[in-house]
Amino acid sequence: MESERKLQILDTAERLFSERGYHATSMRDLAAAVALQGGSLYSHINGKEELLWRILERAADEFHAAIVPILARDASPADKLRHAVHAHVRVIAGTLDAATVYFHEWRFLAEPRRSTFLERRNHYEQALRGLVADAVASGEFREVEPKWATLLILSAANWLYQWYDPDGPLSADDVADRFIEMIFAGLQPQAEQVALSMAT
Amino acid sequence: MESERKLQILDTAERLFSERGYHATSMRDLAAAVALQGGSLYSHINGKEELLWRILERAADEFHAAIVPILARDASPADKLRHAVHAHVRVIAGTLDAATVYFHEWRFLAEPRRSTFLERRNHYEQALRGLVADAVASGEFREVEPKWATLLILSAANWLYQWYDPDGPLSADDVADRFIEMIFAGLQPQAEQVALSMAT
DNA sequence: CCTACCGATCGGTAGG
DNA sequence: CCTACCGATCGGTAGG
Repeated sequence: MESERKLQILDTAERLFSERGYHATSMRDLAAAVALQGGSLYSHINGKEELLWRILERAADEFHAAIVPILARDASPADKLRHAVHAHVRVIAGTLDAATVYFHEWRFLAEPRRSTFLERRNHYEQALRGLVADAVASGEFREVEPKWATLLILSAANWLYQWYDPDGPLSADDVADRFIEMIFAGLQPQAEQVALSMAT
Repeated sequence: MESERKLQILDTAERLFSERGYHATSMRDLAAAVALQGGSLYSHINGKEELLWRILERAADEFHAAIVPILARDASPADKLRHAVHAHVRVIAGTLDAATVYFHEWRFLAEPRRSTFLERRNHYEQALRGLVADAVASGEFREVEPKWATLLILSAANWLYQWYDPDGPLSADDVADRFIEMIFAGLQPQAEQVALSMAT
């Protein structure tokens, strides 16, 4: 059971950690932002690092939940990958504060949480790499190294948190479309590139 | 005139800011790492934020110095871009601590330094975008939007600081080769893709 | 949920 | 470059 107050504190901490960074945000900054006295926070939470941990868990849950149904679909590997990358970008753009903390502030977790976080993130990336490897095996992609192709895709997608403006002209899907079009074009088998070019 | 001691302090701060973050590094951590007492730092430097500023200036200088001679070369836009991206990746991989601070910690600059930093970084990115636009204009690239193609390239390259291991099997140039090959393949005009495919 | 407090530590300075 | 110190602030707790 998560009380409303607890969620408000978590959401506010997420925003402050994203804007100012974990260490640059004091518990009194946070308390003031939810109209409490400093000490009163501790009747709702156990400590600062627990806040960070819960924010990171929540973000990891979002990424995971976004791609699981796609992995289970009955579709070609490249199609699944396309949808998974779309979903990944949508999570980043849709939860910018959480994504910023996710990519920026996890370093400040103490062990063993830090290791747990990294294992989970690694597991997620392996799922995407599996799709890339399958797309190569099925002939949808040319013979690229799945490791580097996956890293290219994730690098481009993850950098979003540094520049994406939800109030800008492009939706998250628009951005994802552009990136995926350019990256996937570079991964097509040569024959398919010709076929695509002739078809349009 | 930069004294040896000053440089040692700057280098050490760069490493600590990279490893722990700006706010999580105390001036006494830094002093201990250069075998001084806390207060003694201030006979060499003026304050903590000035350290951050000088580290960021140094990093910006490296990026700038790496591409200026390439921009001035007599070569095609796509060739210049290829070399510029290589140089960019080499700077990141060769100065990982500085790059981490450059991409991570600049947010903690106070104004007006923060704005100065962002203007300078923007100016650098415009230079690369110019090369992409020229490559489209010359027909070396297909009709992509220079803004998004440049962002794709920089996103992939900049993410390096998150994962690159200098002790790993791949040199910075190896990594750059792989990324550039995949990205550039997606930017070729269709006719050229066929030609490339036939030539090999 | 507040008041009042804890010891520790922060960046920085004075004086030598 | 050190010692000794400054006021401010840190995360967290006790008692109500």
